[in-house]
Amino acid sequence: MLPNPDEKLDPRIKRTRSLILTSFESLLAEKGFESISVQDVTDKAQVNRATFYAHFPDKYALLDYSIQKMFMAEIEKRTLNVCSYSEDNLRNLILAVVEFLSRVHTGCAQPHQHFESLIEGTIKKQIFELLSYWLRKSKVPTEIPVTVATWAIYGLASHYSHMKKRPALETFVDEAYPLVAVNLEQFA
Amino acid sequence: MLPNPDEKLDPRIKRTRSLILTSFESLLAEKGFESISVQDVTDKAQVNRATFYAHFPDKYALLDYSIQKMFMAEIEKRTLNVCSYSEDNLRNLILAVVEFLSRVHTGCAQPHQHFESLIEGTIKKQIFELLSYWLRKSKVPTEIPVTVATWAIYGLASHYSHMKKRPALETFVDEAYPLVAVNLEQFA
DNA sequence: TTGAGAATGTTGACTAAGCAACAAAGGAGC
DNA sequence: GCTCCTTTGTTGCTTAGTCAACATTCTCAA
Repeated sequence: MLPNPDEKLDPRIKRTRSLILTSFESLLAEKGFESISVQDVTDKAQVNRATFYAHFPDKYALLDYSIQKMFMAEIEKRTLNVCSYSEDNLRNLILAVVEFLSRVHTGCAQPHQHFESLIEGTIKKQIFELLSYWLRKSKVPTEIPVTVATWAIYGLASHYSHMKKRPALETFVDEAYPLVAVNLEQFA
Repeated sequence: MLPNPDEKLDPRIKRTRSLILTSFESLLAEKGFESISVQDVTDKAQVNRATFYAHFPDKYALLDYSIQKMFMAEIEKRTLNVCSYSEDNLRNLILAVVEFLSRVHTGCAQPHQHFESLIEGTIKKQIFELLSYWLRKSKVPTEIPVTVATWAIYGLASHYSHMKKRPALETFVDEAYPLVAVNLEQFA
């Protein structure tokens, strides 16, 4: 997809960001996002508090960045970032989103509604960009169908991860993805 | 013993030193000391080569520093750094030196004679300081007996770790430590 | 309601780390 | 001998990180 943004940055920048990120993610596993202070993060990262603010405007920006990185890792693991639209890729994308959301819910000590709405936008933006990239060869604008598909995919994943009695993941996805595919296939 | 020197140093300094140290120790486990270049160390540590020279004159100084840290860890693990002379502590010290030397021999991909002579001085200096500390209450100078004991202890450890068919460690030490104790006990 | 303590951002002066370029010394091969 | 290449230290300039101090907002209990 897009070229990796971690090319030839100053090593100190890469190191500091990764220290902050690691610290944040481990804190997220042990307590709720709201109860994490910038001080907590920098203490554990062994980085000065002022340095944090040189990299992120506030802890919400850090959350964004963190979600972005984690989601992108999920996508890259399945090599969905270097391909084009196909039914199979779409199916895998939905699987990826579901698994990612589930992991966030179990891994982070806070499945609260507010938290989820914080990450929702970030994830949808990534899905939107990925789908646009998949349809980059299209002769006509894809904004509308990609928007529809993006929301549908996120909605499916969110729905699944909140279900009391979940069906098998494969079953669920097999049933759902054709409904999304029908809106996209004509642009591939 | 002496107050830890890692009190309130600039965090960047602590971080850099620890990165260099970790990198060096892992390289030492995979290849011989002589074949490790400063470049190798800084590459793995993700630190600039010039930064290395701001901390250490050369790789021999790094080896010293590394041996010092590792040996001190062995001593602190047994709390031998916060006590005074006793037969039992002496026995434990000998055990510590033997185990340390053995670990260096197995852990470092280079049991060469030259390498051992590089670390010998560093270790003996630590033993000397520790024994002096143990006898700090003595009314008379302890330099001579401590010197004798230091060399004897290191010699025993070196001998043991080079033996073809080693006796049980406990047996060996039980037999050996009285010979050292006899020179020290009168100063305790 | 108020007041004490904690968390947030921000600033400016200082210090460490990065970088590129250099001279010099060593090694391996021809 | 000679070259080519690697490693070693060193240097001056740039950039990132640290620190202490400050004003501001938040929170929560007295």
